[in-house]
Amino acid sequence: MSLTRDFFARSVHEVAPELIGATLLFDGIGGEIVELEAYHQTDPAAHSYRGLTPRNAVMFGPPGFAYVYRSYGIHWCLNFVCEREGSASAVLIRAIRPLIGLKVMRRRRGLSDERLLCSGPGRLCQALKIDGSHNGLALDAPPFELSPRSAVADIVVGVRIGITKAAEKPWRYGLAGSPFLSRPFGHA
DNA sequence: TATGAGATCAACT
DNA sequence: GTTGATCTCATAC
Repeated sequence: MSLTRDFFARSVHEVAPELIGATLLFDGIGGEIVELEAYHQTDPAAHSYRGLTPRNAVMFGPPGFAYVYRSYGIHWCLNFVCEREGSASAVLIRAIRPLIGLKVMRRRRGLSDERLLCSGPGRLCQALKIDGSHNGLALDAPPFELSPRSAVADIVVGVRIGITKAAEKPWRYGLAGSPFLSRPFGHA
């Protein structure tokens, strides 16, 4: 059982909270998604806001694909494209709870602290070894493997991180109380 | 604990 | 030339 393209062919704001608690594996390595953020084309903070460019082209394509981009020149960030073709919306995967391939992830990251392996978009991609060459890959086929969460998740909502435009929008979602969040959520 | 620089690339002004 | 959906390491309180 895995998440299909239909799952992603809905509003990002519907899809995003449902992905909390889902399992993300890349090349057999990964864990449970505990934090992500939603970006919509009408959102000034979204890469797609100003229209199509070679970098963000995947966001303008069909849902259910991976959009990977380079951040601040050195980090890679993983997004899942949502909604229908042309709407250019996506969720940024910000943190997962490492479950499978701990040894490999520790080696790639050069760290022993489990909580720091995947808590942040750049860290996550380093641990899973995701980079620009994976931009545009389908999410319902190897090396990706996505499974829906098995139980109801306790979700917290907050404002997004590291942006200056539309910074007040409460489009950051997280698993309540998880020690693997890139940063804690406020309350309210 | 807290701020600051550096890494380094694509898009924008 | 500057900025950004970032992280790490160094230096300063």
